[in-house]
Amino acid sequence: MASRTSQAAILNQQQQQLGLFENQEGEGCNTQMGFFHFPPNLTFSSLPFLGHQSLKGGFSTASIASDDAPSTTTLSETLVPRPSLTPSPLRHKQDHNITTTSSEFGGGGGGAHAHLLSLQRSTANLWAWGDVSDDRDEYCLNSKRSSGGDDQHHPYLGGVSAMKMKKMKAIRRKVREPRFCFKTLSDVDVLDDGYKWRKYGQKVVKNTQHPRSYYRCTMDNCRVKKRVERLAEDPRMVITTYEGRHVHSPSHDLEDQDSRSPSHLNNFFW
DNA sequence: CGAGTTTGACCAGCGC
DNA sequence: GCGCTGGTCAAACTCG
Repeated sequence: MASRTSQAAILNQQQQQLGLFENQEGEGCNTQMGFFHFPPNLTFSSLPFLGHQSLKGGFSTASIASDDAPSTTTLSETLVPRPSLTPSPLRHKQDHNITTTSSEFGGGGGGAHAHLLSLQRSTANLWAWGDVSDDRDEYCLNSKRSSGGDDQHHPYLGGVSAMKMKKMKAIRRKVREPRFCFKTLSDVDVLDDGYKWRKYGQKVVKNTQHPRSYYRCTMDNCRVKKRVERLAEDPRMVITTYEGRHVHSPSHDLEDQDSRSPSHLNNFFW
């Protein structure tokens, strides 16, 4: 039986490997900009936000993405280092218009087949974007330099112009929790991810026939939120967006974690 | 009766 | 400035 401490240490190590949830204050680019460096031997189940809890709900396909990823990021763009990025030809009409690309995650043991999401940067993400460090601001705002005239879009942000970036920079910085979203093929809207959630709102968003639900972690002092909605183009797909980082371990993991698989991957929390 | 859900109101950001 | 939209609040309601 692995101790809680060692599990946390393993998790931290893996999060570092993955570049996940680092630099919540925007010190560094990886998280906010969605540049995750997946180790070559990464299996899909080792993603911190997709522990076994979330995989037991009977859905067959899971997908991941950073909600803070560049608006038109493709899989290859997400996985390669910054200097290699090129403007994506993809276009998004509005928030949460999603494109998918396919790739194989993981080499050994039959890596999971994943669909990486690419989400248009939302208003909330603009806030997060405003949280970036000076270096990143410099990099973002200097895109015009390398890409040409004023009308050129930032290579990361797709449709966001340099002028808009300046405006965004002028906006008072507001701390925003790191966000991740992933897509699952599921009949049920709310996936069992091991945490206890309380619904605090529901909203019908524009151009969608399915309402978006808002949940908050019920644990005291834990401010993690998640949004659940169905993909307009394919209602079978559930889009789950997590915002924030849990300050505790999964609720019902505490009850039966020792009776399950000894794998350290079974006890992720974030 | 407490915990969780529903739902209309409210607010802030953004585009025009 | 105004309208639209997404996100949140909170009172009412439901359920176990």
